[in-house]
Amino acid sequence: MQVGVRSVRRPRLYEDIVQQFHSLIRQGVLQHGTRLPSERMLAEQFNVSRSSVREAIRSLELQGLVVCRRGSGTFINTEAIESVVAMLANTLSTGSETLKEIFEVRHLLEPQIAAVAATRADPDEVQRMDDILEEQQQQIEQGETGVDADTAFHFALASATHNSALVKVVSAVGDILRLSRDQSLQEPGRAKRSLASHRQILEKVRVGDTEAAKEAMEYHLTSVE
Amino acid sequence: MQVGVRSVRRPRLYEDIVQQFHSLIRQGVLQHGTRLPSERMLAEQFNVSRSSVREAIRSLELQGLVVCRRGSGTFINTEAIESVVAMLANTLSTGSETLKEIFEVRHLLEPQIAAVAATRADPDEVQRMDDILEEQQQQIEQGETGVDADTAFHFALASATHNSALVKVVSAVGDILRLSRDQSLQEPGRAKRSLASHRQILEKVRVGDTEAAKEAMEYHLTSVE
DNA sequence: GCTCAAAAATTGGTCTGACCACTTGGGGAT
DNA sequence: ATCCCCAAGTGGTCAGACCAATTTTTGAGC
Repeated sequence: MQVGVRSVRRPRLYEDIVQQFHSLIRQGVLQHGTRLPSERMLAEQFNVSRSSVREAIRSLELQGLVVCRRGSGTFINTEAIESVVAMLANTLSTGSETLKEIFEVRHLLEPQIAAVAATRADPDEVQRMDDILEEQQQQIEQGETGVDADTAFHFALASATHNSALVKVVSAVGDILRLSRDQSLQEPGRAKRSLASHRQILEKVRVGDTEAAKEAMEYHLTSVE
Repeated sequence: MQVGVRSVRRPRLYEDIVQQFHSLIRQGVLQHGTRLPSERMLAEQFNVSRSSVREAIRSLELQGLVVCRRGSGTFINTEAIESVVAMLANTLSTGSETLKEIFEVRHLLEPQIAAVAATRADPDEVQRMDDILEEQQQQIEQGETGVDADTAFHFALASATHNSALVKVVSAVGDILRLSRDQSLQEPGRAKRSLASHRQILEKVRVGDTEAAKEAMEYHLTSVE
C-alpha cells in the first residue's frame, strides 16, 4: 500500500506526447488505419527530438494503439484487442499464476457472461456463433482439435454481452489458456463433448434463458477442466 | 480475428533485450530492488547502442518490471502489482468503455470472489479485513469518505481467494472505479451504508457461508451503484 | 499510350556523441 | 565530528548521420 510520496514525480517529455495521442484517439480525430506523420515531422511539430517521439511511439505500440511498419509508416490501430490481450497475458504469465488459478478466473466469469449474453445477444450474434460451431464441427470431422473455433466461440459469447471491458478480460484469460486448451481437446472424445456443450449453451442463449445458460457454461467448463 | 501473416514479423533489437531481462527476472537472477548497470554499460555489454537499450528499458518500465530514477539508476521491481494495474487501467480507460461497463465486470466477478473467499480465507486474513473495517469506521467518524479503506477491503477480499490472477484483475477494475467510488461515498449516508454491508460480507466470510457471502456482495454492489 | 523495371525519395531502425538535470558520495573547511 | 560543496555518475534529451525496407517516381522499351 506504500505511503507513496508521489508529489513531484518525474515529468518526461514522451509521456506528455503519449497523453496527447490518447486524447486524439479518444476524440476520434485519429481513427483506425490513419497514418501518422513521420517521426521527423512529429519531432518538429511537438518541438522535441526524434528520440522523444520514438519513445512515445514505442509506448503507444506497447499499448497496441499503433503499429509500426519500417519504410511505410506508423498507423493508428484501435482494433487493439489483440495487443492489449498479448500485453495482459504477458504480464500475467510473468507472475507466478498457475494455469489452475487462471482457469478459476474463467470459471468465475464465464457462466456470468453466458447469462448476460442470454439477455442481450441479438440475432446476428447468435447467427455468428452458429457459424462458429458449424466450423468447429467440420474441423473435428477432419480430425483437428477445433481449438480455434473453440476460442472464437467464447470470444463471440463475450462480445454478445455488448461490454467491451468484459471482452478484453475474457480475451486475456482465454489467450493464456489457449495452449492447455489445445492439449485438452486432443484427448479422444473431448473435442466432440466440447462442441456438444457449446451447442447447449448457444441454445439457452438463443431463447434468452439466463439461468440455464449460466448452468450450461458451468457444466461445460467443469467437463473440459 | 485477422488471418494474420505473422510469419517473418519484425526483428527489433530492443525486443530481444527485453526477452533476456524477462528470463533473468523469471529465473530469479534479478531480484526485487536490484540495480541494473547503467544504460551506457548495458549498451556495451549487449553490443548495441544506448538508444536500443533505452527502448528496452522503456518497455520493461511500461510493464512495471523496472523503475527508473534520474541521477540514481534503474531498479528491478517485481512487486509490480501497482504498475501492472496502472497499465491495465490505462489501456482499459483509453478504450470506449463506460464506467457502467466496468462496473458490470465488477458486478459479475466480486460476488463470486466473496464466495470463494468464504471457503478459503484463513483467520489472519479475516483479522486483516476486520482491521480495515475498523479503520474505515474511524475515517467515516472523522468526516472522510473512507474510500481508501473501502478499496483496501475489496483488495483484501480478493487476496483471500489465494488466487493472484484474480487479485490482479480485481485491482485493475477497482483502480478505474476509484474516482467514481469517491464521489459515490460523498453522498450523505452512503459511506455508513457501505461500511455496514462490508461488515455483513465479512461475517458471512468468517463463518464460511459461500452463498450468503455472494448474496451480501451482490446487495452491497447494488446499493452503492 | 502502356508496362514494368530501375532509381529516387520516404520512412522506421540503429548508431554516435554530446549536453542537461538530478542524485550521490566523498573530501575539505569549519 | 559536523557540515557544505562539488565532482562523478546516472537517466533524459538533443542533433545529425547511416542503414534497411517500402513507396513513389521516373523513364526506357514496346
